[in-house]
This record gives sequence, structure tokens and C-alpha cells, in this order.
Amino acid sequence: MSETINRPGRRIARPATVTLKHVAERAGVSPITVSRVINTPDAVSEALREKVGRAVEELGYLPNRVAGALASAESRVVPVIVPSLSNAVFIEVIQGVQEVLEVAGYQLLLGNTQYDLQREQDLAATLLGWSPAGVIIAGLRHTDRTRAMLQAWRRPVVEIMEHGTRAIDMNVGLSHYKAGDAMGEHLVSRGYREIGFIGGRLKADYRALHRYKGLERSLARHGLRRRPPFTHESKSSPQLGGDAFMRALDASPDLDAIFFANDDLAVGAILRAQREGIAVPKRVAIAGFNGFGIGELVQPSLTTIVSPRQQIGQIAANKLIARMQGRESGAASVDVGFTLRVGEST
Amino acid sequence: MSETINRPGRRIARPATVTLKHVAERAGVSPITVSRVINTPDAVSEALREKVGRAVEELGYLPNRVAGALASAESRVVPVIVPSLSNAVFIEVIQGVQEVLEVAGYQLLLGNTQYDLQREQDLAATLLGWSPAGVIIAGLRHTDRTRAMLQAWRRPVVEIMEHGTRAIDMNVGLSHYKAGDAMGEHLVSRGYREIGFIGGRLKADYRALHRYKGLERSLARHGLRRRPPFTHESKSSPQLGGDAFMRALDASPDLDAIFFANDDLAVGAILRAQREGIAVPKRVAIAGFNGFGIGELVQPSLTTIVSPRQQIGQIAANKLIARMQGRESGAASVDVGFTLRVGEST
DNA sequence: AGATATAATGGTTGCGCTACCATGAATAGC
DNA sequence: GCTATTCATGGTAGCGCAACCATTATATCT
Repeated sequence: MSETINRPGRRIARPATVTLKHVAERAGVSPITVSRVINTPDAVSEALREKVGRAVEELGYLPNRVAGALASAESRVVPVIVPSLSNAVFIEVIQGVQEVLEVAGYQLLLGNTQYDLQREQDLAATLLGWSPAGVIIAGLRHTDRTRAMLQAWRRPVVEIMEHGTRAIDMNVGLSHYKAGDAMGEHLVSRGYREIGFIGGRLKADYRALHRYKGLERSLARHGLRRRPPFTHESKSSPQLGGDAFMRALDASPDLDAIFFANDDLAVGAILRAQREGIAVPKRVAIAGFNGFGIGELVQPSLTTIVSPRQQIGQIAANKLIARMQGRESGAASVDVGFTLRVGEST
Repeated sequence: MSETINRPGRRIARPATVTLKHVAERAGVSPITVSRVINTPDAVSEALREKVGRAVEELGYLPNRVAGALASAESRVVPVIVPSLSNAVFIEVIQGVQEVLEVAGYQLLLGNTQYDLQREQDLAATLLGWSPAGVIIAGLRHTDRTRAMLQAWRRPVVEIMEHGTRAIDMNVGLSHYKAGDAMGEHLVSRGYREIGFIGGRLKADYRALHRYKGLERSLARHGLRRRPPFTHESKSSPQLGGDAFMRALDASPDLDAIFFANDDLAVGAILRAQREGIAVPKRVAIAGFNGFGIGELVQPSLTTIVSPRQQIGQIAANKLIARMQGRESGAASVDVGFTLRVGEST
């Protein structure tokens, strides 16, 4: 039996990279010591820290996070999975998350499901392959496999935006149903009786649908007419809000108030009303949802429901970090609530 | 010489994970074959694809991207480094990037420098440690080390937002100087003579400063008075725009036109003027920069410069992917230009 | 002084995967 | 019918780092 002559494997050298080992040689210490200087500088003497620091400088060493993540089976990365990037709500949530993660030294990996649960599942599978330290994901509604995958995973998961009882792990959000109900109560208390709802993609954006359902309950409670929502299939924008507003008034001239699924649409309606000479709220009242700043500046100012969006992101990130660092243990659910901001438009 | 009895190393088992090897055993093939089924399914027979696919399903295998990235020295991740997330401009750019990357199977890693070049440098160093496939970074202005780092790196880099000649590698953007000049020409052609500029954080947001410089050049060309910019230190918002507008008019009642650094400020000024009963453009003209949709809806509609933000992101991502896939080779610079959208506010 | 505790450093292994080459099977060419 | 060429699959090594324990050197105690 002859010796194997050919020794397969990597023979071609990669482009030269500076690694821990090179730094260690330069500094005359062991690689593991270099690792410690970088990751847990407190566990190492001042002299070494300096010596190694100098070698790092001289060689221009950049730690390879990928190798570190493989060795430790954890990367300092947190995927944030949202349904849309064109909706400012999610942007503000992402901002809140990013602020908190950055300080703690974590990177944010962005996932956009485009309101597609299948895509969400694929995204989750891919992103879990990065051994992230935790996951933040919008919504409580997922495919069974997504739920199973996240549940089987041993790291913290925070579901955000809506508040509910059947969370995978942790949950930070608010009840959109209650928010819709609250707006209904407000409109009714102001004397409006013919109340409509305008929103888009209600099948995909089921949180908006919950707001509608909440409104419906309120209307039912007062024995008022419940109308099907005026809906459309394009993404929300002020432009679209203005158009949908005109169409709705055309189709149902008896409307005396309209609850829009979000502020983008509602602000568009107010600006359009202004141009068309439609008196708000005299002819028809307008209400929104979100609490964007622009709602306070238009004339009349917008009645809306303010959700603490940035705060949702911050809380979610903080809960994640607390768990990752071993502080705080149990799962937990936070209802961040909402506030009704009454403007001149109702 | 005695044998080493103690064999240090990893002895504690990790939480059981399903790996390539397990899938391979289950499917009765070699690990490398499983890898191929997953990464290059075309290079493998139909029968194997099915057999392996079944094993993957049954075991619920999730590929470990970290290990893959280490072995191949490349991860399908692209960091996007921007100075701010509260500015909608960057959000739209990110959207454009994300759209394109997603289709090509890349993940977006988010970096926020908060207009701090030192932070940008640290971020770049950290993010390069992820062996990303390429980098997209806002701006042409960086610390020397950042430039050196990115230049020494062997992968594609796209600098976005502004267009210039001294790019590290590729560049997609527009000339903010020319944009400011163009707006100056417009205002002068409309007969305005006392033209001011309102913007915030001009030291950090040097692109806004370039717009001011462009305006200045235009004013100089026509022998008009050049005023220092009215500036402030908080982040831009319509609220702030309204306030700054009132203060500027107070301080310099002779102003007959104001060029705002961005549309957020300008729209705020228009809405504030409306509330205060200040006639726009009769008493004072207002112009912005960006071309956000809301500018077309306010009354009077806003004169502004439209920059193709989403397109910048898309082009940048496409150039990156082209290079990563070996199509297209040289560096290249794209000036996406801008258009003046004349509204009722000037 | 001797024993013990504490702190600082090092050696070895393996994380899970892909690059590389080798090999065997199937097909084509003459 | 034999060799040349593709095609499909496998074997081995190593990517760069951190986990684990061992081994010193140093401080603290009795």
C-alpha cells in the first residue's frame, strides 16, 4: 500500500491578511493574549495592552469578526425584520433600535419582508445562519415554520409593533384594536355619525385592519352604521391619501368623518381638502394614526393617535441586550400604549 | 519524556446543531455534495438535489453563514454607511440599495456615523471585519485612515450622494455645489434680490454647505449681497424650519427669498407662513432641496431641487453587484444630476 | 517560611464550512 | 474498441479565532 502522494486541500495562498497570529508574533506574545487585549482588555496587564496595541497599529490589524463568530458561535449582530422601509413608522423603530444597539457594540442587519410572510420565513432562516445575538421582528403573525424556527432557537427574540399574548419570546407594542376603538369613541363623542375608514393593503397590513376592526366595534357600540373600508393597493403616501379622500367623498357624500389608516394618508387628505376648498372638519372630519410631526403643522392640525415608535425600538433593543448579557431572564411583554392627540381636524 | 496526558481544547459540547455533515449522513452523500446542492444546485444531478433536499427538510437544517463566510473569505453582506437615519434622504437611498441587494441575495448591514468621521472610521474597521462583499458609504470626505483602509481592501467600494473626482473606487452622486448655484440662478431670474440661506449643522453636513457655496457663487455672479447662512444645531424638521424662518425674517426683514438646506425645513416654513399669514412668495419666496412629495402638496407648492435618491441607491448597489460578479471591471463615476422643480413658492 | 489564593499568560483543539484537487463514471470521437 | 473529454462526486485541509484547561508568576495569609 503506497503512501498517498497527493495531499489535497488548500494550496493556493489567499491574499495576505494580517491575522491575530501576526500581531502576536510582532508583539512577542501568544495569539490568545492578543485576543484578550482586544476583547477583554481588563483581563490583561497594562504593559501587554500597550505592546499589543502597538503591534496592532503597526500592522493595521483588523479583527476578523467572522472567525470570531464561528469560534464563539455568536456574532454581535442583530437582525431587524420589518415589513416595509417606505413606511416612516418602521424607520423610526429602526432608528430607536440602532441607537441602543450601537452603544452596546452590536450591528444591525436589515431585513425587509414586504408584508410577505413567506419572504419573512426565508429571511429569518437566512439571518439565523449568521448566529446573531438576538432577533427583532415586526408583528406577532408569522408562518408556523417561522414561529417554530425562532422558538427552537435558543436566543432572545422580540416581536414588536403590536401587543398580544401569544408572543414567541418577548413582545413590545400596542393594541391597534384598542387604538381604533379609541378613535371611534372620540369621533362619536364629537358628534360625527357617518364615519368611514380609508386604508390600503389591509390584508397584508393586518395591524391597519385591526384599527378598522376597533373602529367598527366602537361604531357598533353606538348603533352607528359600519361601512366597509375604502381600500387601495398601492403604498400609502399623501398623494394617494388625497386621491382616496376625493373618491370616498364622491362615492359616499354622506360621510361626515373619515379615519385614515395612517397619517401619511390623512395629511394628504387635509392638504387636498385645502386645495379643493373642502371645509375640514365642518364638511368632513379627518383623523389619522401615528402621530407624525407634520400633522401638527398642517391646517387644520390633524387629530391622530400617537404611537411611541422610536421608544418601541429602544425598549426592544434594551430588552434584547439585557437578556444577552444575562441580566433579566424571563420573557416579558410590554404594552407601550398610545395617546389620542386631538387637533383641529375633528 | 512522558506523553501529554492532558489534551486541552474544547471538551464541552455545544448545544446540538444540525450541520452539513448531519445532512450528508442522512442523505448518504458527502458534505461537499450537500454544500453544492445548496450553493450551486445547477452543478448537481436532479436525483441528488432531491435526496439532499429531503434530508435538509427532515433535519430542519439552517446553513451556517458564518462558517461559510470564513471558509470562502467572503460574506454575502454589504454594509451601508450613512451619516444619519433621521434624514429621509438616506432612508430612500437605503431603500434603493436594499431592493437591489435583496434580489441578488445579499444582506444589508446598517452603519450610522451621525456625521462623525471618527465614528465612520471605527464603523468601517468593524464592518470590514465581516468580510463583506462590498461597501457602500455616503460622502467623499473621510479620515485619511478610512480612505487608506478602504483603498487597501480588495473589494468594491461605492461612495454615494455627492459626485466628485477623488473617489476611493466607484462613485454615484450629484454636485451639490451646482445644485445651489442652479437654485440661485432661478431665484435671481425670478427677480429676487435679497436672498438668504437657512440650514443646520453646516460643518458636519458639508453637502448642505456646498449648496450654500453654490448659491453664493450665483449671487456673486450677479453682484448681489451674500449673507452668512442662518444656522442652527438641531436636526432638521418642519417644526425647526418654521421657527428658523420666523427668526430669520425677524433678524433680516429685507429678505425677499430664502433657500432652505432641505425640504423638511422649507415645508415647515411654508406651513408656518400659512398660519402666520405671511404671503409666500409675495412677501418672501421659499425654496428647498430634495424633492420630497410633500412639497407638491403644500400651498403654495414648493420650488425645490429634486435629487434621484432612490436611484442613487439602486445604481450604487447595481455597480457593486456587477463588480462582485466579475461583470464590469474598472472604477467608474456616475453623476446622476438633479432637476429644478418650480412650484408656486418662488 | 511555607502554604494557599489570585492573577496573568499560554497551548491545543475545533467551530462549520468551502477551496482545491483527485477520481470514477458516462459520453463522445476516431 | 480504445482513448479523450466531459460530468458528477468525494477527500482533505484550513479559513482565523475563542473556549477550555494548564501553567506559571505574584500576592496574601498564617
